[in-house]
Amino acid sequence: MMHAPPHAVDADATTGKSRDAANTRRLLLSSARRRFAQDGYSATRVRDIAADAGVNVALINRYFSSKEGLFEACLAHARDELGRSDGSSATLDDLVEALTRQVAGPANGDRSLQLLLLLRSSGDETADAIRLNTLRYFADQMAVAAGRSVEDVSSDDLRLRAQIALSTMLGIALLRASSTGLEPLASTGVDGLEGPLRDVITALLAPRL
Amino acid sequence: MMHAPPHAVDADATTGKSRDAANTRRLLLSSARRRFAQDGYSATRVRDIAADAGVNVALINRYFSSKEGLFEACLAHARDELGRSDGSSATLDDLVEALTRQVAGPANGDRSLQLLLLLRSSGDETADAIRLNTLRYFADQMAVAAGRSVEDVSSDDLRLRAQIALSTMLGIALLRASSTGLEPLASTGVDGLEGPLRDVITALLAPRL
Amino acid sequence: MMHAPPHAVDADATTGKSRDAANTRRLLLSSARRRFAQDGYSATRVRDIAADAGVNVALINRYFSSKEGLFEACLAHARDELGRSDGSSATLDDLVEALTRQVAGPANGDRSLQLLLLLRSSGDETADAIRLNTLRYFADQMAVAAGRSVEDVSSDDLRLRAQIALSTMLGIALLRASSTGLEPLASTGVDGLEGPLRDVITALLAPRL
Amino acid sequence: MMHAPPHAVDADATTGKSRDAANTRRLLLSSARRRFAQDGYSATRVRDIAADAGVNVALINRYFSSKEGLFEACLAHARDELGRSDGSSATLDDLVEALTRQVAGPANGDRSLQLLLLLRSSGDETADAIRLNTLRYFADQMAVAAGRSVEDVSSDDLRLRAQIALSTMLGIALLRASSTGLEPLASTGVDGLEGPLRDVITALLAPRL
DNA sequence: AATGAATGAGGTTTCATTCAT
DNA sequence: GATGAATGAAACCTCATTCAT
Repeated sequence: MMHAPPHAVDADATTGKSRDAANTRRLLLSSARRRFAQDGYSATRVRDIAADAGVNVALINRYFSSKEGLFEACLAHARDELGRSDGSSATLDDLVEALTRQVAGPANGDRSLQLLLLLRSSGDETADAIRLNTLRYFADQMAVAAGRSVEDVSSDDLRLRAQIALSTMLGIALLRASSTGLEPLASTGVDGLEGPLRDVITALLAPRL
Repeated sequence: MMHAPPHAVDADATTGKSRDAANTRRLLLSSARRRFAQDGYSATRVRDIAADAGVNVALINRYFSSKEGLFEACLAHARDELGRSDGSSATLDDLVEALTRQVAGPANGDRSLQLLLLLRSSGDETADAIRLNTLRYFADQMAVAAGRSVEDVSSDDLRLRAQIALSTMLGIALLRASSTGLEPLASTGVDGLEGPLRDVITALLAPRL
Repeated sequence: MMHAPPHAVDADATTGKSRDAANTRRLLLSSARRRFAQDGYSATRVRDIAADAGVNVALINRYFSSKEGLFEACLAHARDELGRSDGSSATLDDLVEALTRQVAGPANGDRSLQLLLLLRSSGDETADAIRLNTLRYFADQMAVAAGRSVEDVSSDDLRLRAQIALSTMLGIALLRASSTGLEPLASTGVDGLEGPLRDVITALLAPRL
Repeated sequence: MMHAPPHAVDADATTGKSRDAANTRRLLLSSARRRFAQDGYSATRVRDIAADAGVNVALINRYFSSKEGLFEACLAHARDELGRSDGSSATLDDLVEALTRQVAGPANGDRSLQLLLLLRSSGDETADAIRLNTLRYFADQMAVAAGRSVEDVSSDDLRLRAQIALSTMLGIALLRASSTGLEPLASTGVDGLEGPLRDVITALLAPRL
């Protein structure tokens, strides 16, 4: 890998998107996601986010306008990530496996944080709207992925059951979070969780005979 | 001169304006419980708690030393309330009914708040210890109330399953909270919730044949 | 000694001056003197004064109108005590002995506190006027007690020297105070102090040959 | 582009408005020293210190962590200044002249404040330790500067006498302070004070024949 | 007369944000 | 583009004082 060329500045000026700038944005988003997810919106200090990212605090306002803006960006990111992940699972077993990885999988460093983010509120309406939409969409997707037909999903009863399944996932993510650390739940891996989770998902979403 | 009539406390409690210290304490605890549960620790302002209770802000420090102290008192209260509620349920059906009321029951004004409180952290170690103990104890009690023997409970596998059941309860309480309001989950009553919840609890805690 | 008669309340009403009230006043003055002298005006909390005296805080306002009023009363008391003490000393040796007792004497519990009070300011003009008058008067009295004629005292040079002698006394009282505790000065008794003090007083106030 | 000229700091120091952190720190220290020395620790409001320095209040916490931290910094500064000043005086006359300037000298704006600071306590142990050490060290230095041998100084008797001499200095500084203003002491200049002070120092510290 | 509950002003500190460099 | 100094609003808390009992 080469060093950055001496003209880096000029190059950036031409492309319009500085590589450093984009990278800084990404670094900030990443630390913010973790902080917001683990500590909640108001307990998180922008200085800590910047320190985690190794950049100057003022850049948060430059790139995201405000703490609130950064939070919204995190939520939007989570929405996109979660929307992309599940489409493929066709059987109920696939779904269970995917969800289990979501809360306890390897490199869960970022996976379960996306879930936690959906539980954090800043009080701002725009942000809350994103949250609510994502939650609702994600629950519906779970029903679909469980093999239920699209018509089924539009029924309030199935919606309710899917949302309860989602509740289980979120509750688990929360109780596993560092500040809580409820044992044995907190340190159980994918293997230990998959069984009970299949029981729950099946009980809630499997088509009745 | 006669003593104050026995109903004096009740009378004061309704008017909300009194010089009864015990009553003031109770009013503060009540407003604090709601605020902390709904908004989280750091997003809650002591001024708002005092305003809700209709008393002066300084009384929070007088009776609870600090915002932290008030939070701890709320947590201790929740622990006591939750510890007292379940002992009686002997069958799995009884447990399901009790838990359903806990998250959606009539006069749930205070019931589900107790659950939410267990998810709020102030960062203080003492408070977090209370939280953790209560969560663990509450999960164990669920297993016992589900008809599992005490020996069973001491196994890590059953503990894990009980904690997952607890996760479901907590997740539901969170998604029903005002700031989230996920429909149809948010406005489904006891009748609608009892069925799905029975499925989950049974799947997790019922003795296998 | 007898118990208080059952009519104590009536008796108080007739005399107009309740024995308890006068006593309470005295208790408050005593604790206030110590606190104000040792910690200064603004670092002293009225609650601590009341606690030391074993009475309710509100009585400070009842008997002295305000914290400021209580402070003024302490100063007035100090002025009267200090004004009464010296008249008798006719020789320079008598003066030295009296002053030494003032800063380090037995039962100095209250003696040196009177001196310290003269160094504490509340920022209020009335109180500061009392302080200033007392300091000036006390310094003049030292010159008189040192055997200097009244005409001498009215000269600014002798006044200055007397005030410097007073400075020495006050400085010693301050450095001996509990919060400072400079050794060996803090724990030297009357015997150890008398010699050096005589040297200072003589050097400053003895008539020149 | 050239470096900032060497006088930049001085220029900023005079205008008082700059973005130079070191200068701001210095401005705060200077105003704090004056306020703490004249009014005492608890009567001093951080807002006033900041206003005197012409900077925002929050900078006190930025640069000194807390009001306490600022006070400690003032004390440390006083210790260093006082430790540096005396070494040169070899004769008793030199000492007297130095001390006189200390309490009444020209540009005494800052000199006598250092002395007063040593009498102010915040109740914090760290700060009190600095105070006590400085007082003790300063008294010992006076004895040395008076021409007494180092072995002499280690005797408790000489220590005591030096501390009494220090008491005189401190007492004078206090009585000259603005809030007291005892005349003629308060407005006597170097010329008027030098004589009496020489008498006191000589009487206390001159080697006996 | 005395108590303790209640109040409001004001103090220190934190924190997101803006401004120069 | 990036830095760190500076700002102002607002939060928690303390404390002297007043009010009912």
